[in-house]
Amino acid sequence: MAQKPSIPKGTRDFNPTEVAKRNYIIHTIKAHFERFGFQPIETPSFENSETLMGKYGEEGDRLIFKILNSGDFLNKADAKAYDSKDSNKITASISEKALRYDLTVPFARYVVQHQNEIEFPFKRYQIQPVWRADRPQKGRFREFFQCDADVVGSSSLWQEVEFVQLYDTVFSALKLEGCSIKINNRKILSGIAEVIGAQDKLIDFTVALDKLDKIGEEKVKAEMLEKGIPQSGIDKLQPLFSIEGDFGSQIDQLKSILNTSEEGKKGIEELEFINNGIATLGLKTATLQLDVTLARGLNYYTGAIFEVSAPEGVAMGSIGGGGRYDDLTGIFGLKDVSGVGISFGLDRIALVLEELNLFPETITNTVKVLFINFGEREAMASMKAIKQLRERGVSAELFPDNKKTIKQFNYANKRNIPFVVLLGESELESETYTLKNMISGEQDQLSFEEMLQQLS
RNA sequence: GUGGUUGUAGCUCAGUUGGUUAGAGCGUCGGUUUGUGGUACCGAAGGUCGCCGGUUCGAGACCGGUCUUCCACCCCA
Repeated sequence: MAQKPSIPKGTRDFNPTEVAKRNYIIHTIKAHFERFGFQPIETPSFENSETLMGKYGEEGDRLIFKILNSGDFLNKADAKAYDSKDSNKITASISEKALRYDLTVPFARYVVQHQNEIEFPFKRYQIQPVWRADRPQKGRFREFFQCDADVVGSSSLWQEVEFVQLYDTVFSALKLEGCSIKINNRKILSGIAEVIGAQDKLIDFTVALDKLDKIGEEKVKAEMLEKGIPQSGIDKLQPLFSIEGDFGSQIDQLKSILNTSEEGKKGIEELEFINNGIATLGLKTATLQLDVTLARGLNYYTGAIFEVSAPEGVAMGSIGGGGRYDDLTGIFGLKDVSGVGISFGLDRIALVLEELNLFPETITNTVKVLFINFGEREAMASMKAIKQLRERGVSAELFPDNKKTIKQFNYANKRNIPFVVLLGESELESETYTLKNMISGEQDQLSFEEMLQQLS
């Protein structure tokens, strides 16, 4: 064999079993999305670069896969940027399209573009692959699926309550019990930044705070100091590092920190509303936890921020995330349309279910019955029976070649085909079918109707 | 993008301080006279040792580059 073919870094092939498992997750998510009233849309795998660039911050721009222009693109490239070998500057002149980086920004574009056809509030779901030029790790790929549900056109906090319910419902349906849905609020983060005099350093402040459980209090403080947050401000944060207790008592502690910030108080109100809703409605298997260090998607989230982590003991990054964005469509020219949404990370959920052995046994689709091939005359008779079985809803197939029986039986075994039919000379004479159960090893000589009954 | 790590048969892995024709298990294929498998016995095939270059009389092993894997940053699902 010559050079073995390969696929790009961070991409994967899926075999039939893997596809079956992924479909199981997708079908579960889809069923519940629809039960919650969301409708599907799909958008192109690539967008105009200007739709995506600048929407995810500097880091995001770096991770967007750019598509090279067709034709003689170098001839049309920015000569100055080309001569100076400035990769960043030349990109815009040689690439006008890019692979989508998530489903939220294309959705915002969709809403603005189709605003006159849409009935608001618009609840849409979207299950499609996205691409990121990231360095792969476990559970991190360059091509992966997101399953998003968003609502635009309503600023009601009932939506947030509903999304927490949706997370809980889907993970419970997948038997993935004990997930924690972490929640925070951008307004609280802004409020804290305001109180410590670091309004203009919100991102730096939250990025540092987000690392608290990873690198510890001292290193977080050091990073904040390094980013220019005054020591006096960091001192005011002290109660935050020791915040603990249940949702309610954490809220109380936040209230004392944020009592001078209007925005912070607003954030607390929102959290309380959501928590009260969930406390009354209840959750099946997940838990809702307040996590003031949670800082995600700050480039557009304005209210609630969600992140879901797998049950304790499973080493996997977040398996879902989301939040409220008051002005996402604003960047495409449509003001005052609030949106909120969540995402399920299909690939990571699949890894977690695999690790915890939570996929149902009966998930793989295989043909129900294989007819052994004994020669031309027998094959023709088999095909007639197979045709009738298929019409009656039974998946059936003929082994295409007249090979030794032992080979044909082996084939049935390897494909986990549960039944085999022997239709040979003697069966043809008596107009019967020998049906063998490959699991129990039992076999009977049956009429067509009897066989059909066994297989239905 | 930064630093580290990994790569030997389809799969899981051996392979001594550089030294003859690179091994095992499992799997695959063939046979044990084409009507009974998963679980018997016999046999066979399959490897440019990720790729390119270098050091050496000699490289799977040492050095450089590159690709890939996984990990830590960064960021994220």
